[in-house]
Amino acid sequence: MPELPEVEVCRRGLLPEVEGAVLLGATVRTPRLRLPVPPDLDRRLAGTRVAAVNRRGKYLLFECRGGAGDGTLIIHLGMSGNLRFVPSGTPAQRHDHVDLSFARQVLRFSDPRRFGVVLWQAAGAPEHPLLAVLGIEPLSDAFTGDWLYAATRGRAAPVKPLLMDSHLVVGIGNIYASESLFRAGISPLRAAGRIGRARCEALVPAIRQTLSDAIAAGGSSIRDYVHSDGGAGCFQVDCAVYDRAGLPCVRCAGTVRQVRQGGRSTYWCPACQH
DNA sequence: CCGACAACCTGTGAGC
DNA sequence: TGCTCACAGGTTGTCG
Repeated sequence: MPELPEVEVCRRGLLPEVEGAVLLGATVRTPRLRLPVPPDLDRRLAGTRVAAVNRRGKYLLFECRGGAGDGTLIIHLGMSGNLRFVPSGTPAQRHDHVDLSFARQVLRFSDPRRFGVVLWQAAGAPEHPLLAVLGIEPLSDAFTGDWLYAATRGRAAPVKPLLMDSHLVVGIGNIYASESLFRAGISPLRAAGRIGRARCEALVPAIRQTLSDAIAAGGSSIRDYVHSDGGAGCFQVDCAVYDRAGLPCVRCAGTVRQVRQGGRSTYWCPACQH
């Protein structure tokens, strides 16, 4: 899936088409995603106007006003999800699970692995449990070296899987965790609690820069990711270590290595990262 | 509380 | 060609 940059690129692509537009309704073909799609989604959305499209971590939040009542349409793309516009009446393919119908076009949610999520949150209700547990936004001003230093004290877990823990900090997925640590010169195997203050001060901008660069590049596109307008991203070619096991390090004469952490592949250069 | 792991799904590529 | 296996961008729940 989309990590934070891809979701942000998607959001920005959506914005000009969707903001201020009125939703005619929703067609749910597959109610069984990671969580059940609300059976009354069509009734909730019909007649609402999309006042804004926001992002929290990897969740897209469509702020809907009017209709049967204000609320937020929550969409997560999971591992393999995408959103794109198709002309009204376009036949649905195998993994096209939900259509959001506008007057001039349809925004179609497609997700082969069905790890994604489409939910409705009525205005005034307590924050959705999925959102309530989310950690800090890595592109916010609150994400500082001081914060990271304090947040990692006493943590024995390796820093790489910890960076991917959305309860701590949101949006950093498997690709950008490896890339950020390479940029900061920190070994993914190092216990998070044993990273000193100065290196935390270095890691924060490394993460921020990695994510910002990816957003600027238009997001990555490995396999499933598609821009909201159907175009493919292009950050993938710029990966320094991710998916480069056995290849030469871009910075030194060393060789990129691969290891498994928490069931996920990690890539790093043992010569550059300690 | 913390950390490791299985589970949820389908598609793809490698190897036999 | 066709089978099996490992693995893929995420997150939750469970267990020790």
